[in-house]
Amino acid sequence: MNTPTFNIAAVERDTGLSKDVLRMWERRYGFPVPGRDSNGERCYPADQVERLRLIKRLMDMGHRPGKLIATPQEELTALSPRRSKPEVQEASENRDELEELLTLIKQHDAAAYQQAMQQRLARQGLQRFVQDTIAPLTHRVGEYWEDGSFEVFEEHLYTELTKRLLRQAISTLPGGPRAPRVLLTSVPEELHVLGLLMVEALLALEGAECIPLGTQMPLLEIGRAAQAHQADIVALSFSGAFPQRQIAGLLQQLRMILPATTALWAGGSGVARVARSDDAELISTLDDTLATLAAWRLQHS
Amino acid sequence: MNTPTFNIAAVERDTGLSKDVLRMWERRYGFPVPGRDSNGERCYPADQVERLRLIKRLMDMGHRPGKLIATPQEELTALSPRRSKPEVQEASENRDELEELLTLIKQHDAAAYQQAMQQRLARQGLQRFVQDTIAPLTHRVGEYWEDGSFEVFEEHLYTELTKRLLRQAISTLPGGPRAPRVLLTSVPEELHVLGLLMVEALLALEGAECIPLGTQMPLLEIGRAAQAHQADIVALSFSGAFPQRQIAGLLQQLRMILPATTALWAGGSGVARVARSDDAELISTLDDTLATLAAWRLQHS
DNA sequence: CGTTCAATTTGTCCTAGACAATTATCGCGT
DNA sequence: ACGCGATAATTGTCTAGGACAAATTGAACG
Repeated sequence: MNTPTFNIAAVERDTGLSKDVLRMWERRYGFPVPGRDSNGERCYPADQVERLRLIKRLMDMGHRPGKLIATPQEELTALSPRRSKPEVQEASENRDELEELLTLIKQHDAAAYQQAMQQRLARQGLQRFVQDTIAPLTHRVGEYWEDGSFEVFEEHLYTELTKRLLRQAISTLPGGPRAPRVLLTSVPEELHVLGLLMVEALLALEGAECIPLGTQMPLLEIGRAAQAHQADIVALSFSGAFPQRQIAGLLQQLRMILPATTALWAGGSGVARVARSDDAELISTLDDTLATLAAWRLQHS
Repeated sequence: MNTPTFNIAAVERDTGLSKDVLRMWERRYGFPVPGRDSNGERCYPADQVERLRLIKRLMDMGHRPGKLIATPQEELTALSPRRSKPEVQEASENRDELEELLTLIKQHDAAAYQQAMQQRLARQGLQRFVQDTIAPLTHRVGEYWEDGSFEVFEEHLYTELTKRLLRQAISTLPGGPRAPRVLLTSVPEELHVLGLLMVEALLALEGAECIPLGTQMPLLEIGRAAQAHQADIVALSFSGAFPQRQIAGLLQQLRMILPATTALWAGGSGVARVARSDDAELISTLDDTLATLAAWRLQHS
C-alpha cells in the first residue's frame, strides 16, 4: 500500500469538510498543511486526511474544531462521547440481544445477521420489530460510530442489510388504495433513508398509502410530486448529521411551495433541536408518528 | 404558491451546479443574474433556478453551457437528444411491454407497477429479468429523463420501486459461504445503486458471495472493508453522470490502497469511455460481468 | 477522409477579506 | 448558589477576481 495524495476535492469527498473550510482551517489554525503540486494546488497526504476524518467525527459528537486541532494526536483516546446521555437502560435481556446482533455485524457475518433479524421480525411482528429492534439498534450503531467502535464500512453494512429487511417486510403488507396518502422523501444533501423506512413501515401498518421517493429530492420537485400524487402529507426526514441551521429555512420554503391543504411533517433526530413553527409538524420520535397520524385523521374525518 | 428565493447554497443543492460554476457563469455569460439581499449575497428567484435545472439537464445530455445560456427559452423544445443513438430496436413485443411498464410509472400507479414486475420476474427468472427487463427499462428511463418525458420524482419513484424488487429477489437466493467474495460499493459522490444491485443479482446467481455496502464509500474505507471481509474482488459502479475525468485517477488511487491479490472491477455506463489500464478491469455491459467472473475463476482454479 | 495541432470553451483552484450565526464567558440580580 | 442577559470569541459561508489545465472544437495538412 503506497501513500497516495489527495487533492482538495478528494478530501472534501472523503471527509465531508467543504473546500472553504479546509482552506480556512489552514489559514486560521495552521492545520492541515498540505503540500503543493507543480500547479500550486494543495496535495493532502493520507495521514492528514485520516486526522481530518477523526476531527470531523469528533465534531459531529459536539466538540469544537479549534480545540481539536490544537490537541495533539492523543485525542485519539479523547473520543468519549461529550453529549452526556442519561442512557435509560432498557430491560437488559432485550439489550443483550441487540448487542448480540451488532456483534454479528462487527464480525462481518451478514448471513447470520439477516437470519437472526428475520427470526426477530417473525416473533415480534412488524410494528414491535421497528420500534423495539430496529430503532434502538440504529441508535446504538450511531453511538458505536461516534465512539469509534464501528468503522464506516461496518455502519454501511448494517444500514444496507437493515434496509433490505425493512423493505422486504413492507412489501409483504397489503396494497390497494388507502388513506391518507403520504409522500416520503428527504431534501438534497440528506441521504439517510433508514428513518424514512421505519416511518413507512409504521404508517403502512396503520393503513396509510405510502409513496416512497427515496432521498435527495429538490424542493421544487417535492412540490410537483405532491401535486402529481395528490399527497395528503409530505413527510421529510432529517438525520442528526444534517446541518441544523438549514432545516427551519428549508421547511419554510417548502411550506410556500406546497398547497395549503397538504400537511408537512418533518422527522428524524435532526429536528429534535429545531424550534417549532407553523410551517411543519415536527416529529421527534417514532411514537409521535402514530400520534400525529391519529391527529391528522381526527381533523380530516 | 408564493415565490421564494434561494441563496447560492440552496441553488447548488437543487441544481447540482457548484457555487463556483454559478458565480463563473454570472461573470462570464451574464446568467443567472440573482438579486442581492441586505448583506450583498445572491438571491436566486425560482424561475432562474428552474432555468438552471433545465440547462443542467441539457448539459448532461451533451450540450455545451455557452450555447444553452445564449439560447432564449425556446430551447425548452430543443431537447432532442444530441447523442445520436443507433437505437437497435429489440423485438417489438418486448419493447411494447416495457413501455407499458413505464406508462404505469407515468401514471404514478406504484401498486400496478410492482405487481406487473413481480409477474415478469416469476415468468422470466432472475437472470433474464435483470438482463431483459430491468436493464433495458433503466436505460429507457434514462432516455425519457433526458428528453424531458420523465420528471425527477417519476425517475425517483421508478428507482425506488425497482430497488425494492431487486433486493427482494436477491434475498430469496440461497445463502451460505460461496466464492469468490465480491465487495460491492461506489465511491463518494456516486450514489446510483441500481447498477450495483443488478450486478449483485447476477453474481449471486452464479454462486458468488456478495457483500453489499451501499454507495458512497471513501477510498480508504473501501480498502479497510476489503481487508476485513477478505474480499477477492472489489466491484465499483460509476453511472453515466459521474465526472469521467475523475474515474481513472480514482481507480489508480484505489489500486494503490488495495492488496495486489484483490481484483478491482469498475462497471457502469460511466466507464464506457474510460481508457483501459492495469489498475482495474473495466466492465461495460452486464454480459461482461459474467465473462469477467468466469475469467477470474479460470485464473484462480 | 483521417490526423495532428492550435484555439476556444469551461470547470476548478487560488488568495484574502468581510460578516453573520453560533457558542462561550462574564457580570449582575435574585 | 443559580439563572439570565450582554459582550466576546469562535467558526462557517459568502464575495471578488485572477490563473490555469482539461476537454472540446475547428482548421490545416497529409
